[in-house]
Amino acid sequence: MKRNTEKYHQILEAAVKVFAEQGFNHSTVAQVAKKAGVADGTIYLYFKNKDDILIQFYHYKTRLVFERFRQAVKKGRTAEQKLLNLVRTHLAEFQKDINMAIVYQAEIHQHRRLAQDVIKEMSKMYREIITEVVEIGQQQGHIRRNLYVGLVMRFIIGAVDEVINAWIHARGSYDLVSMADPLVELFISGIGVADRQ
Amino acid sequence: MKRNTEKYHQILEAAVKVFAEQGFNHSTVAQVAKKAGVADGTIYLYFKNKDDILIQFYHYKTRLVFERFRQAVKKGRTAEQKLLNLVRTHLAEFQKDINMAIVYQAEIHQHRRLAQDVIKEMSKMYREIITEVVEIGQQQGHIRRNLYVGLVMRFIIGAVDEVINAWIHARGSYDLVSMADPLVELFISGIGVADRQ
Amino acid sequence: MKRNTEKYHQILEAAVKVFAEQGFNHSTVAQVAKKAGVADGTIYLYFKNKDDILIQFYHYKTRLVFERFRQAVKKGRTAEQKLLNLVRTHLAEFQKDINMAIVYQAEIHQHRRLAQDVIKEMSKMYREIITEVVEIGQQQGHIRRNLYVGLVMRFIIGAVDEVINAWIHARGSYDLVSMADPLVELFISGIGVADRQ
Amino acid sequence: MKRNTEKYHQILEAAVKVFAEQGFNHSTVAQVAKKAGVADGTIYLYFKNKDDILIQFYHYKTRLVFERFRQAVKKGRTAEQKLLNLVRTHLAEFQKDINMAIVYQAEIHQHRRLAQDVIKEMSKMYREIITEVVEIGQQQGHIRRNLYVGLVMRFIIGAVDEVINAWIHARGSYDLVSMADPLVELFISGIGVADRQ
DNA sequence: GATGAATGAGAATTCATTCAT
DNA sequence: AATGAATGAATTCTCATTCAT
Repeated sequence: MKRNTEKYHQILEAAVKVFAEQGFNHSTVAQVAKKAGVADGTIYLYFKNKDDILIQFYHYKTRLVFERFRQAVKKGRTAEQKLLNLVRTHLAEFQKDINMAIVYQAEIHQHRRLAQDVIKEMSKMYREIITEVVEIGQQQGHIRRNLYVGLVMRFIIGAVDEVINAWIHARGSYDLVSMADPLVELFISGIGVADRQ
Repeated sequence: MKRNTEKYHQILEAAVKVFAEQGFNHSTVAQVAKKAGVADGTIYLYFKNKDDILIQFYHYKTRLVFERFRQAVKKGRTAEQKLLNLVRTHLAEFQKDINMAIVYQAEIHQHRRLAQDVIKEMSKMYREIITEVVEIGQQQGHIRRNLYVGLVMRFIIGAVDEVINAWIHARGSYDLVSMADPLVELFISGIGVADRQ
Repeated sequence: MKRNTEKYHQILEAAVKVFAEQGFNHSTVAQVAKKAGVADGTIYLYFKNKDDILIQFYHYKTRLVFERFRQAVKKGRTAEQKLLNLVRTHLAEFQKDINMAIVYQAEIHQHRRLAQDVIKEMSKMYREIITEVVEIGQQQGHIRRNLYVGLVMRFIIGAVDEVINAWIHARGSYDLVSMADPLVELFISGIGVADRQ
Repeated sequence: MKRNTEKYHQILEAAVKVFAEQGFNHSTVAQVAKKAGVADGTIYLYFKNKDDILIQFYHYKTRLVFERFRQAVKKGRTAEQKLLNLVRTHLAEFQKDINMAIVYQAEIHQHRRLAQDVIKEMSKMYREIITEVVEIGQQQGHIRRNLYVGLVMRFIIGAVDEVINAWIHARGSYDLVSMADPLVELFISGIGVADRQ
């Protein structure tokens, strides 16, 4: 079960393409093998089973992406800048590779065990970042104090996910990253008028 | 292909339970039949095939739920009340039957064609409602004018969906509807301080 | 198991159409019932099972047709006229109803037990007729004496059947009966020159 | 979909036996697999589906047999000798393997598409050969000039087929090839007396 | 390590037949 | 007699996984 070899990544990339095209359930190991240019049996030298391909992909991608998220947040100074960097990076990472986006958003969610993991990990990381952003914002006087961070996190993840989903269903026909700024603006100001109270 | 008979609903209900427990892909028609107390073949008197069960469920539930959404919105006077009624009803409908919630949120999305439909229909209905709410709110002076309704819609749907997902993954262990008010408060005011600019 | 009622014949006719269109094996009892305008279950009041429909059709048709063959033969005076009448009638009967022809020629033959019967009955009747024709012809001095009637019978049945098959496969696009005279001419004179020896 | 491997022929042979015994429709893929000594799934490595087994068999056998027919005809000098060689070879080939004969004569004909093909190919080949035989015979002065080759072909194919069918239904209990000479004699001289005109 | 032929468990679906109404 | 909903046995076909080479 060698990982991080060339063939391992070759299979992973092929798998993402195949899964994105046909959906995980309708993809066969043979199709992945063919796309990767290896024999069917070879898959099993690198992955425990078909599910494991999705799981590996998820962990690999998550690690990669989350690290970038953290760095993006670090670069922001104010809470708003941090949040903006986070959302921009999130959208940019998914815009980079629509197949990856499809598999991440759609295919992984059908996978019971994996979906749990995704939500947990995504939540965990987002919670960390959002917690930090909110705290800093509160210290800097830009973020309200009476917030339930758990809900804020859902609120942000949910909106970002949905924006990505809409973009996927539009087959990536517009610039996803350009949604970041207006979206963050909504997160911060809401849809109400500022002096509404 | 008789619909709206007693047996039709009997099978539909059994299917939702089975799909919620095991996931659509890991459920067999035989299991649904058994749970419904009918013979395997009987399923095919009411549904074209296994997929059709999910499709029928989706259309049936969507029609039902959307009508309730519309009525809830109608009852609100101000934009905020309308929005609140929408979100409360949405969460309440899903809280009522966690199996339905699971199938609706998770299983349907793995179905390529159906997922498209869900997103389209959900978007269409939400767009109608949100457009109305936003317009009324703008007339009443409670909602900002510089908003892109398409994005607002994603923002709201996304957040609500994610809140439901989180509740599902917590196995319905808390009161979902109680999330409605703080969520709407976030939609309207955002996380920023009101006089931030 | 009432036979010779109106509904019995109604079902038989519907069955022949359905079997001719789709083949016996790919036809369903439900299709026959629908075409006959009766309920599925009704079929079983008149026929033991699906096979029995084919069997009944065969016996019914055979009785009918063979009687006509015999009469046609009776009307001929010389052996040649008798043979001509037989072949003309045979081709005419099948030309009358191509669906019947299809079922008789193609569908019945796939039915092991029935095929046996068909061949036996057809042989028996043809043998009777051909024997008669040959004997009369020999008495009249028009038919050779050194003939093996069994083979002559095969020779004639085979050729007639094949001519019908060709016509069926051409979708009845030409006049089948016009084949009778040249065919009988071949039976009598063969393809060789008369004084060849 | 490897063809011409050992296993391919192994399955084909098993299939012919099973189909001959039980008929194509009443045979199951599992039975064929068992008889061939392979797993059910293995069938599908060599054949697209159950139908394809029959189709492959037909094409394989037809190619083989037709080649032999052509060679047999080539060896004859006079038209009569050519015809005799053709019929002898035809009967001999089918006598060699009664299972093959059964499947070829009976099972293939129930298969709509295949039946069409069989008749077309058989006709085409027979037409070629018979056309040649008739032309040569006419040049040599042994075959009449006023013949419609299409009908002569049907006449011969039909008779030969029927002779084979009768033999099959008699379970191969007599020598089929011995029918060739009297049959050809009938083709050439007919049943009439030579000086009848 | 790599292959890919072979496996066989598993599932969807069909449809002849029954039988309560 | 007629109906047609319900049955469930039967069968095809798929495909993840294994293992001899």
